[in-house]
Amino acid sequence: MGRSLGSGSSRSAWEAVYDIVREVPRGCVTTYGVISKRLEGRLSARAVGWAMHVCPADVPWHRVVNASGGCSTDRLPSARPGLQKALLKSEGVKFRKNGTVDLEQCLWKGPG
DNA sequence: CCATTGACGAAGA
DNA sequence: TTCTTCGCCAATG
Repeated sequence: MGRSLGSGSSRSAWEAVYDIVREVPRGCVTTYGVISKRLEGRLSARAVGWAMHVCPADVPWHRVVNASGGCSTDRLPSARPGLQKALLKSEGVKFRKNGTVDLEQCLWKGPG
């Protein structure tokens, strides 16, 4: 199906990123660094973040936070402040007093 | 081809 | 504990 991105060469490596994010269950979150490690270093955390800003609509981008559990999208002018946090809260994700996600509780450790 | 930027991460001061 | 610096990969001008 139409997965044409124009770049042609070996598709976008981000597809692997999207696949991982799509596997994150509701009420859990993951981080850019974790995704990068899942890709065996094929993409750095920075590249993962880059991929996320061009991710399709079927990707639960709100379940991806930074290593500190902070919602990086809050600093995006194109994103609504507090939107990601609201979505995560709606899914049952716990937040700490400082406003960051409780990774100890909600960080998705993968299928295994 | 070179310089800059970006939804990051870890280490050092 | 907070702020700064470097490294990382990909995209854009």
